[in-house]
Amino acid sequence: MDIVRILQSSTLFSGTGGDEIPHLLQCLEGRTSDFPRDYTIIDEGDYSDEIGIVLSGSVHITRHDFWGNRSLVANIGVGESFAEALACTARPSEVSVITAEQCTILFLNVHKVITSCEHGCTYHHTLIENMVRLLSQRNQELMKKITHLTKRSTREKLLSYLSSEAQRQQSQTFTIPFDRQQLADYLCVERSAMSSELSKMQADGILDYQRREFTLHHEEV
Amino acid sequence: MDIVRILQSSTLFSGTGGDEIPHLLQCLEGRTSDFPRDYTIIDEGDYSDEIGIVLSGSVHITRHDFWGNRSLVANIGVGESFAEALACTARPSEVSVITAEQCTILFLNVHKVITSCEHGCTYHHTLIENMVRLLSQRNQELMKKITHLTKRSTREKLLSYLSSEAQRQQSQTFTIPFDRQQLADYLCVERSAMSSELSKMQADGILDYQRREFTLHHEEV
DNA sequence: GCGGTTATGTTGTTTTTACAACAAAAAAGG
DNA sequence: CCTTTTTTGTTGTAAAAACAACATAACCGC
Repeated sequence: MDIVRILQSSTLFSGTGGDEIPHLLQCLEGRTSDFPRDYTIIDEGDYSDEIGIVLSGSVHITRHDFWGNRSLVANIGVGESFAEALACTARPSEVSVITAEQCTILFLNVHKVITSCEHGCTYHHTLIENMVRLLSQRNQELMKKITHLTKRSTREKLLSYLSSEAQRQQSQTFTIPFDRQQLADYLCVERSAMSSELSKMQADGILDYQRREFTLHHEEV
Repeated sequence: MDIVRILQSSTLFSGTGGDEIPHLLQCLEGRTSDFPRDYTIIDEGDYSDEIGIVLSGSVHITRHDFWGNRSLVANIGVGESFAEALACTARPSEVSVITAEQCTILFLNVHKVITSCEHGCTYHHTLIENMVRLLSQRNQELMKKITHLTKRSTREKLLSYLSSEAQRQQSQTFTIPFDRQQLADYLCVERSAMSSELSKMQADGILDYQRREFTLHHEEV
């Protein structure tokens, strides 16, 4: 695992020199941990002042309500980060962070990112600007998620999500990071109704799929 | 209108001295504009590198899809800001910003906020930290909005929204910033179904309401 | 106050979704 | 390879939401 390469492709460290990264990690009190599958890294109500960056594996951001209704807010893959907003606000977490598979996570002290450091790291100001961009991007992603949720029917939600995923992966054929139950939790619909809607959509020639691999045809609305 | 007092209570300027604000405004290329009701300040697809702060009135953040389905993402009141993420990402806007009533808006150049300035403004670093906090807060608000949307039934969505509003306004009795159609657009449900659900909830003794004024009773789930 | 306009509430019908139960297919683990 | 477990798909029924149409109430300009 090439940590430096992963970090250079991350939003937070973009524009920093590869040489500088080990020094920055030290300055930001970086530490890595390994977690097994289905491990709760952050629970609802927890406090944290560390941001997490996924070095291997992937994690899910989830919520649970009184009646055990689970909802999946987001999927975070390699090179992506989580808990930025949590670490910056000193408020209890609204969500849980749970590993979707075996993971290696890098934790960084957010306060060290935000405040200028006394060691005069060259790239410190770059980090702060990146932090602003990172939060802005996360913001727009949440907005996009809201776009899917505001769709009134299961079919529209599926099309909204799948077409945004096709766009993100720059291909009509793409793989989603969710199984059916997780996809239903993500779109806030009922799994079996969604399954049946998917097969109708396939019958209508809108798309093809096989497990996690989907192909959108051009007729989509 | 006491601009300095409004700004001091805003997240972006918190911790800055009142004396310094006029100087900062100049440094950030601040400009104010007045808008009539129902005026589109930012349209979907627009670019902007200015953040807006509401000095009087209020604005709505909205989206429209192909079939004219309107959805209301948020309401922004006096002292609150909008377009932070838009201004920070150089990407086209996912949403529109439309005045809900007659408004005065202060616009600030985001790049001047983020990059250190050559005039050596004392509070410049405070501003950058505030910007990070502001984006984090906006983030958590979007998360809260998602919480409402993930509720499966109209009744649950109403309770989720109304109880969060009661908490925010620190009172069992409170006024919402939406009329019925806007509330339906905000919660992504159908207006008349929502109206009828509200009257059922009133019959069940869960709440009382009269137009925009609601009272939640303690039995709420 | 009066007519026009908009906002809100009500009701019945159609459509969609949630739920439950189960069948089939795939994956996991010896 | 075979068994067990998990995932996915299917179907019928009950519940809920969307829709449409209308009644009533509040608001606005004159």
